[in-house]
Amino acid sequence: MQFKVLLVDDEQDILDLLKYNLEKEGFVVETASNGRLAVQAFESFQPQLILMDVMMPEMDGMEACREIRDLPQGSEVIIAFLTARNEDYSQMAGFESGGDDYIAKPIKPRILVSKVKAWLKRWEQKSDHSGTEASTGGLVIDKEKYLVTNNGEVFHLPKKEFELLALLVSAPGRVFTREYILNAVWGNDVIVGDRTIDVHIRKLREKLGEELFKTIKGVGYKFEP
Amino acid sequence: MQFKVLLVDDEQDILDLLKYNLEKEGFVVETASNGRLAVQAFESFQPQLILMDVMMPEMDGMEACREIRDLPQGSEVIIAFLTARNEDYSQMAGFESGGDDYIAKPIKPRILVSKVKAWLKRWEQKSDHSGTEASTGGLVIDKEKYLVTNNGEVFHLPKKEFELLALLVSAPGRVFTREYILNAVWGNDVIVGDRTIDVHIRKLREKLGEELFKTIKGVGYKFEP
DNA sequence: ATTAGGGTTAAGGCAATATTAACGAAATTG
DNA sequence: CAATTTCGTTAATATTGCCTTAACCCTAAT
Repeated sequence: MQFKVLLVDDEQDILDLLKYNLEKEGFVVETASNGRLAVQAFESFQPQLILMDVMMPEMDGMEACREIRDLPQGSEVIIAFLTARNEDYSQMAGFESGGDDYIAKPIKPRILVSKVKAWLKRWEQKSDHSGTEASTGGLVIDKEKYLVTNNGEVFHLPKKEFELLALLVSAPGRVFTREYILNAVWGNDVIVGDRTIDVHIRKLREKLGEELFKTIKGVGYKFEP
Repeated sequence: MQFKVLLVDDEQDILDLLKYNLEKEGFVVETASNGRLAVQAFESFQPQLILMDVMMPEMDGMEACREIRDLPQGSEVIIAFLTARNEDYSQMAGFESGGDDYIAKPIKPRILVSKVKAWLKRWEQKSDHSGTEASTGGLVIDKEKYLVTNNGEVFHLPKKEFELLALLVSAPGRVFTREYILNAVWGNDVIVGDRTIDVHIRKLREKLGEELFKTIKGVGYKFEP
């Protein structure tokens, strides 16, 4: 399978560097320098993965992300944001704009390549997708309506619980470290205690099933249907 | 955590200057004067960070970088190149050989120290996101899911056991000394008794098969499918 | 027989996680 | 805009399960 990656950033240097490294690995790469061009490029290029800077002229990454998600085929693509080290990820963390993941700048090519491979592998696995819904096992997550359906039973989860669930379910089986979870759901700058995660996990287990969320001691949590 | 830095340059003056400034900050520093010695020093010293000149006699920095990356543990270390300001080594050439970053000569000690601190901070964070899958024989190690599959049978191993296994499997057939294992799995500063390793080996043998882990008396252990 | 090096087992300590309740802040309601 | 409910977090306490060690065993070499 020939994988296509769309890079979006307003700095030409970064585009060149990333493009070079990804093409060396055999990926087909196209680039765009702002959000508006990214949407156009997405339509014609139809990539499996989009790597996009958050802050850009014309149209920022999150707005572009939303627009792409609204297009036909737009729910299939994996969208990952490039964020500055200390940038606040909490806005995106809700995946409100539809992003799947993020990678922190400065970007090291080796890390990038391995992450890209992981994302594309994930893309291969999620073959069934309809609209804004993501489903795994008997579990359906509707990001638009903030609703979760588990074997027919409908739940309305509070924001944090929902975001935590969405994160874990986005890659079933994958272990998310506590640090990663804090970054993704709460944001880099927010300081909350470790026990906070536990409590939210507790509530998810109560509502959706004790056995779905596995603890890996000293590491983190994972979702497993 | 005691951080170790390996300096590599053919000019003794530079080595002295950098060493002095880094040791003043509490880092453990070793030096090497060419690429070949750098590879050796890496194996015995196991630093978290390597600062390396690009141009050197015997073996240049980029070649040394590639060799180190091929060693077990070689993907964990952060490698930064020292480059002359006007040198034509594009950053990419360095990145291509597996370098993470670079710093331009002439080097100002204060800048250096702050950069080194930033790199080591990054090193602390990256260890949990590295690598995804490695497999040998009927054995598959999935670092992302913290799962080990042996001929179809799936195991969940505790952290230390998992790390020990991952280390041994990273170079099948290679003998790892007890000292090396302690450094790699427990860290350089943690003091644990020798029997601790035995016990963990015991558990691995119990779970995955007695014959997979071979004892080399007076030396250490190796994994062999 | 002695020693060195490793193997084995189980128990205790301890750090990581689970759980519950309670409080303040937001949001919702009357 | 008070009254009420819901949410997010923390504090306090309980519990879990991993790590380590101590104590003892085994084997091979001297």
